[in-house]
Amino acid sequence: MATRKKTKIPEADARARILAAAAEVFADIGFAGARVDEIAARAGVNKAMLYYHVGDKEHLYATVLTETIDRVPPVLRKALENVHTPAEKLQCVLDTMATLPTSNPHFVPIMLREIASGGATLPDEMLVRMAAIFRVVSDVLAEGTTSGDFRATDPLLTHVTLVGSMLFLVASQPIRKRVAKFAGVPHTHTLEDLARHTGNLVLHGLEVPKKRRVRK
Amino acid sequence: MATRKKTKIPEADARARILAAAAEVFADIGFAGARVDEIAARAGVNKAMLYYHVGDKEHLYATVLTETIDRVPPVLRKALENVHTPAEKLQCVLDTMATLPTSNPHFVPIMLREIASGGATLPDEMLVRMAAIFRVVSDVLAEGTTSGDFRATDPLLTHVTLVGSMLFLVASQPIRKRVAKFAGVPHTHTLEDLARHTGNLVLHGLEVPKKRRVRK
DNA sequence: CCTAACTTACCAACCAGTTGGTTAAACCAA
DNA sequence: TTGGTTTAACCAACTGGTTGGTAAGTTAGG
Repeated sequence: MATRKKTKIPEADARARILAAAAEVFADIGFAGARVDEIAARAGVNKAMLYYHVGDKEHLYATVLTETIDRVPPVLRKALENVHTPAEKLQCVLDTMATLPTSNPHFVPIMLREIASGGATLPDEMLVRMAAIFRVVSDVLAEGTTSGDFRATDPLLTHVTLVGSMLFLVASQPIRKRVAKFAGVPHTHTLEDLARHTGNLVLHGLEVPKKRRVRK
Repeated sequence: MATRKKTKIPEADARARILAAAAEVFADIGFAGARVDEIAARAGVNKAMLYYHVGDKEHLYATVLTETIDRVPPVLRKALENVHTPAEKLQCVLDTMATLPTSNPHFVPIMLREIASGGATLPDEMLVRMAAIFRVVSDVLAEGTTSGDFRATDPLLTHVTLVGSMLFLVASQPIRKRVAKFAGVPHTHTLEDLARHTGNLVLHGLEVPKKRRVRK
C-alpha cells in the first residue's frame, strides 16, 4: 500500500501484474500466438496502459525473459553454498533446477519454445545470462574432473544434456501422463523424482559395474 | 511426373508439396505463428487449393504431425535388427534418433513446441504413436535389465530423458554456438557427436568407478 | 457434360499499436 | 492556505494492415 513519490495511487504496481500475465500467456501459446489484449485483460489493465508501462509486444517479451532468467544464477549459487563434493553439487544443481518451475512455472515452456525456434529472436542479453548459468554448472563439472570424481566429458554438451533433460522432463509431465495411459504403464512422479532420476542416471550411468554383474 | 488416375495433370502431387511446406513453416514459427498464405506460397500452390487438398489449418497441422511421427518406429526397428547387446542397442537408438533430424529436420522443433504447450492440442492419434516409440526403447531397457547389463530404472523416465536429451541437444545447436561464444569455449559438434555423448553419459555415467579413482 | 483440379477475388474477424483525451496527486508561487 | 500548473496514470475508441477461410467461377480430362 506504500505510495511512491507522487502520482495517483499506481494501482498496486501494474507493471508487475502485466509481466506476470505476459509470462502466463507467452508460456501457454508462445510469442506469436499471444494476444496483447489477452495479456492486458489478465493483468486487469487497459491495453494502452500496457504500452505505457512496458512498451510493445517484443519489448514485453524480452523483459519477461530477462527478468525471469536473472533469478536463476543467484538461486543456483546460493543452493551450492553448503554442498561440498562434486557429486553432491551436481545433484544439488538438478534438485534446484527442479524447484525452479515451482516458483516460476512459466519459464520452462518459454525456454523450450525459444530452443525450438533456434533462438532466432533471443537477444544477446539472454545469451550472456545463459552463459552465466553454464559457467556455474561447468565449474562443478571441472571440479569433479580435477578431483578425480568425474570422468572428463565435454562440459558444454554435458551441461546442455542436464538442462535439456530437466526442462524436457518437467515440461513433458502432462503428455507423459497421457502417454503412460496409452502404453499401459503407471505414472506418478514428483519434481523431486525427476531430479533424482536424472542425477542417478547421469552420475552412475545405466550399466551395471562389471564386478557386480550377474549374467543369467 | 507420373500422371495419376484422371484429372488435368495434378501438378506433381500438390498435397505432398503442401505438407512439406507446412512442416517447414510450422517448425520455423509454430502453429500460431504460421501463416496459411506463407505455406501455400512455399508449396507453390494457391491458398484455395491448400484448403481443397488438406482442409483447414488445424487439420493440416495434425496431418503433418502424424505423417511425420509414423516414420519413426519402422526406422528404429529396422536399425535395431542387426544389433544384439543391450548397450549396443541403446547406442543404436540414440544414433538413429540423431539421424532423424537429417532426413526430417522439421520434426524436432515441432515436437519441442508440442511439449512446451503441454500437448494441449495433441490428438490421441499422436499419443498412440509416441507410446509405440516408447515401447521400442523400453523393450531395450527391459532386456538390458533382465540380462543384468543395466541397472533397473524407471523405463518411462529413462526413455523421456533419452529422447529429451537428443531433441534438446539437436534443437539447441544454433543457440549453443552463440552461447559458446559468450562463455568463451570452442564449439564444433556433429549430430553423431551428440548421440555418442549422450550414449556415453547415460551408459557409463559421470562417476569414475571406485577402483580406478585417483585422488590427487 | 460431368467432375477433379485449379484460380481469382473477396470478406469478416482479428489484432498490434495509437490517438486524444480525463483524472487526480504533487508541486509551487503568492 | 490557496489556487493554479504540471505530470504520471489511466482509459475508450479508433485505425489500418493482416489473416483464416470461402464463394463463384474456369479449365481440361474422361
